[in-house]
Amino acid sequence: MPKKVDHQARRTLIADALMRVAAEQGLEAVSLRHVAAAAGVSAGMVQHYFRTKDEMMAFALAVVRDRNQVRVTEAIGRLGDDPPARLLLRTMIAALLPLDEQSRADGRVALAFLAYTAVRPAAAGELRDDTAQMVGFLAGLLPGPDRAADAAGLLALMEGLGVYLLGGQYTAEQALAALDAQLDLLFAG
Amino acid sequence: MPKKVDHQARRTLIADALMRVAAEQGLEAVSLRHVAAAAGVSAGMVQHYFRTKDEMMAFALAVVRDRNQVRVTEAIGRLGDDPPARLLLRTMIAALLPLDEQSRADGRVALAFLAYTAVRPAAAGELRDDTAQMVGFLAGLLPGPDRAADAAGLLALMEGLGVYLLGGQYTAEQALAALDAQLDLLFAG
DNA sequence: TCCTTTGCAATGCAACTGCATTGCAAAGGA
DNA sequence: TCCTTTGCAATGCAGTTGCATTGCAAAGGA
Repeated sequence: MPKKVDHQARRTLIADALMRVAAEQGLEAVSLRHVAAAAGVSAGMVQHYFRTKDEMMAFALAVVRDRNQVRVTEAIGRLGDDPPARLLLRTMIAALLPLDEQSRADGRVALAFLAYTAVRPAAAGELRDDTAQMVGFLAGLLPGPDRAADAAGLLALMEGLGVYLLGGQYTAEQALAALDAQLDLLFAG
Repeated sequence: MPKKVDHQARRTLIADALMRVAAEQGLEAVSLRHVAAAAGVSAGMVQHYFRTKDEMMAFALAVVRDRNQVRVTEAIGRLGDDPPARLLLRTMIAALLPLDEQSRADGRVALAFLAYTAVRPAAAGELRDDTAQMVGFLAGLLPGPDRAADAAGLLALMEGLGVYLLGGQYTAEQALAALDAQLDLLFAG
């Protein structure tokens, strides 16, 4: 077995380049040659690691999901043991909002993929799972009689805040104020 | 002055075709020839009415905004005079959710434009105005001490519900349940 | 040592892109 | 009647796209 190369590493290297291109110029600017140039490799190498463009896109989508997963996990980890429910909720949701430049870039890519999957339902399955899982988790932390609907609403609020943050409609302060107001409402009883 | 033709009508005809293409295959499938074919006209004619593709995109974006504006106005119009605030809010927001097939198609286009403008900040100005106007209007209808933040949150919730409806994460029933639960919270006091 | 497997670069190709250009028919005004 | 303006179709062009193909160097196992 010749020339051992870390396949996974190469693929993530390329996917990172893809995300840089997509964050700056949108998914429609993502082409084999463009991504290759951004990654500083040859177009042939991209083809070597992804047989088709769709395969590359799917991999990049998985990376986006992964990053969000990591963000949430780390944010929770930074809290001590047994944090109060409200703080835990705020931390998780804030971790998913595009508040700094890095998460804004990721958010732009995620938004592009949302539009992308809205037209290719085949690729949307995993996003659906993520959402359902989050709703379930949030519901477990909420008080009140209407946990399921409240949790679905809270997650939708997060998504909307993210969209408006990316679009420049809301500032970070506005978004966080809206989040806190929402938590005030949910924990009022 | 020869051959009188309704310019505006031709342009909306073409923009409608563009939206059909974008709703089915995404904005990246929108090309002069593709749109022309969908409109049943020649590519030359599209060029005649839109000097550049960007001009055509801008026009289509304006059509999307317009349709939403009309939806809200009509929904409000269907209510009698002086409807209670909560009903008015629910009606307005529900009118903006992609609940039937037509508004789903429009929603897919709108979502594509959100991603599009997130990368081309120049084209996002009007969207920003729309949002600000909506927040102001919603705030005027809400009770409670935190109207601005509550209104921003409510609008974000609407946007997020829209995104999840398009992505198949939420059913229409779930989305409406979340909306009603939110209104329950806001009008609890 | 040979030889197979792998990693990668280069090239080619047909299809497509946005846009400029050209040509022409029809509709009026002069 | 002529002639200018307009609406539109057709063609051409340079650039880009995804992908297939080809060639070759390096790395090990036999």
